[in-house]
Amino acid sequence: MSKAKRLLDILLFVSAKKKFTAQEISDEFNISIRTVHRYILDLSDMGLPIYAEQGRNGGYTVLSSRLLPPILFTEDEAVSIFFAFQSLHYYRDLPFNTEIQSASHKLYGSLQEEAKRKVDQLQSYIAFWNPKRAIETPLLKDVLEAAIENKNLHFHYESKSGTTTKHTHPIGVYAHDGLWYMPAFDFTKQKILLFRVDRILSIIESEENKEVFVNLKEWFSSNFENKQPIRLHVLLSKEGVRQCKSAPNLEELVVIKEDGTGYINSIIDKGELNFISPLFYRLGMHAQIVEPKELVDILRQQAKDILSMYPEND
Amino acid sequence: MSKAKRLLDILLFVSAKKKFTAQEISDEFNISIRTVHRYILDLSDMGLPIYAEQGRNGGYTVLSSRLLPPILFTEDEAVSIFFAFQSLHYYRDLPFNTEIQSASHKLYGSLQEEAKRKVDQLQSYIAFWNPKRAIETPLLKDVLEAAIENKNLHFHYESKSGTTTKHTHPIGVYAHDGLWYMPAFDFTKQKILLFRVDRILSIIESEENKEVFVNLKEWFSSNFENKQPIRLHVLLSKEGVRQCKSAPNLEELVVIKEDGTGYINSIIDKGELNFISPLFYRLGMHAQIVEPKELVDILRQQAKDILSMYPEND
DNA sequence: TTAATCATGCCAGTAGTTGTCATGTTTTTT
DNA sequence: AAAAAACATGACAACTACTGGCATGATTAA
Repeated sequence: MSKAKRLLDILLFVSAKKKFTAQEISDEFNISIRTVHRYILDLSDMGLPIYAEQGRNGGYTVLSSRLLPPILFTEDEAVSIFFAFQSLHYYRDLPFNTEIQSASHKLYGSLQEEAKRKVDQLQSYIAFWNPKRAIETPLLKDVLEAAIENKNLHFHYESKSGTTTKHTHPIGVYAHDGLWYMPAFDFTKQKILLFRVDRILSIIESEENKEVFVNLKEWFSSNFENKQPIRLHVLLSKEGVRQCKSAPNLEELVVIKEDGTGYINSIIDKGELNFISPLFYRLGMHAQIVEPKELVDILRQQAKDILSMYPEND
Repeated sequence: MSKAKRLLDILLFVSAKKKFTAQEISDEFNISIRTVHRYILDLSDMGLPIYAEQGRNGGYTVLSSRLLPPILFTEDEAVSIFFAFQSLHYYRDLPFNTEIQSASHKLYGSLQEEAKRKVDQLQSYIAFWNPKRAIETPLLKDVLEAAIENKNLHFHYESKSGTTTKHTHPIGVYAHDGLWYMPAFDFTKQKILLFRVDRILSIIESEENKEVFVNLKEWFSSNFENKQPIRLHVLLSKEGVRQCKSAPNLEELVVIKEDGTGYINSIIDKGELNFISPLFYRLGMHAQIVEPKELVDILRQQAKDILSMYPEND
C-alpha cells in the first residue's frame, strides 16, 4: 500500500482515537515503531495538531476535533459554500459561528486570485436581508443542544404576564424573519407551545427523557392542518390581487380573473383570522370581504377603537 | 520535490489550463514525457475527469471546472457547512443549486457514520422557515449574473398598472422574507428603484456598461439615512412594549420604564409611517400616539374607510 | 532502579519512481 | 502514401525514497 494511503488511514484512525501510543499504531497497521514515529512527524508537518507526552503512560494526543479525509472541491462548489455562509451573516447569534469562521478561512486561503475576486464580488452583489435585530439570543446553542439530545428543558421565560417558569420538551429550533423560535411540549399546559428563544432568560436544568415526541418537520406540517375550518370569501381589485399574492398564507388561494381582478374563496383556519386582518385593513377598498362575518367584525371593532382613541378635534 | 507535491502542482496547472499536451507539462515541470503520462494516469485514478484526444493536434482535456487543492476539514467545520446549506433549503430558487448538491454529496460521503447521524439529526431539529416558498423566481440567476457583470438590464415587469418595460442598471440582489429583490438604477425615472425579481416577466436584453454605480452595501446603508425626519412619540402599555420590541424598525427605539410600560420618542423617516401604521392599528389601546399627527390621520382615515365599507346592519 | 514512552541517528535492504528506448496506434497535414 | 504529432504501454537500469532493525538518549511514573 502506498505511503500516502497509509498516512491517510492513520490520520483518520488517530483523529478518531485522540490519544494513542506508537506501539498501538505499529500493531494496528503492521508497521515498525520506527516508521510510526516517522509518519507522525509527517502528519505533524501536514498541520495535524498533535503533541507527545514523554515517559511512562505517555503517548500522543491529537488536539483538534476529528478530521475528514482531504476533499477536492471545484471552484464553483467552493463559491456555493461561500454563498451559503453569506446567507448566515445576517443572524446575530448562530450555533456554529467559530466553525464557520475557520471553514471560510481554509476555503478562501486555497482559492486562486481570480476566484477570490469572484467571492468578494458575490458578497457585494448579493445579500440575505434580515431586519438586522439587536436582539440577543445567547441561549440558542444550549437550547438547540437540548433539542438534539432529546432532553427536557426547564427555564425562566419572559412572557406577557412577567417572568414565568416553563417545564418543556423541545421539538426543535427554527429561524424566521431574523428571530429564533422553539416549539416545545409544555408539561404544565399539556400541549405544544411556541417559545421565542431570545425570551428564554435562563435555563434552570435539562434532563434526559426517553419519550418520543413529534419532530420538527412533523410539527411544521401538522401546523398546516385546519383546526377550525372557516370559509374566507373576498373580492379583490387588481391591486388587491397583487398584494394578496405576496402574503404568506393567501398567495395560493387567490384566483385571478381575466380582467386582472380576482377573489379568494376557500377554507382557512379560524386561528389565522387575527393574522390576516391587518392585510385586509391595509387593503381597504381593494378587498371586499363577503365571508366570514367574524373577519368583518374584527375590522369594524378595531376601527371603532381607533376612532374612539383619537376623536375628531380638527 | 516529492511526488505528491508535484502531482498537486500539475493538478492545479492542468485544471486551470483545461487543454494541454504531455510535452507542455514536461517542459513546464522539467520531467520526462514518460513520467507525465504516468502522472496523468495517477490523476485520472484520483478521480480527475480527464480525457485524451489521439493524433496530431490531440492532447488532454480536463472536463470539470477548476479544482482547489485538497482541503482538510474538521468534522465540526463540515457540520457547519451543512448547517449553512440547511438555511438555503427554504428558498425555492437559488443561484447555485447544482453546486450545493455536489458539494453536499462530497462532504456527506466522507463523514464517518457517527457524524452522518449528527448531520441527519441537525436537519430534523433545526429549520430556517420561509413563508413564501411557492413563489417562483426563474430569472434569479440571470439577474444576478447581470448585476455581477455590471451590465444594464432591460426587462418586462409586472407592476401595479400592468406589464411595463424597464431600462435599468442592477445594483445587486437580496433576499428578504422569502422573496428576492433587486435594487436597480432606472434610466427612465433617473433614480434607484426596488424591483421584485419574481415580477420580472422576461429579460429583453443586457449590455455592458462602464459607468460605476453604488454597490449593494452602500445602497443598504444609504437607505438607513432619514430622508424626511419626523418625530414619533408613542406611549406604550406593557403589552405594547412587548410587541414593539419585536418590530424590525422600532425595537431599538423603545424605552422601558420601571413598571414595565414604556414609550418611543425619537426621530424616524416619514416614509416609514405607512410601514408601521398596521402595528399601531393592531395595538389599539396598547399604544397611545402623541406625535406625529400624520400617523393618527392615517389610522383614522383607514378606520373610517373600513366602517363605511361594512355598515352596521346587525 | 526499572519499565514504558518519545526522539533521533545510522545503515542496509527493499520498494517505488524516473528517464530512456522501443513499439504501437490514431489523426491530421503535406 | 508518407510524415508528423500526439497518446499508450512495456521493459529495464539508475536513482531515490522508504522501511525495519538496532543503538542511544531523554523523560516520567511506578
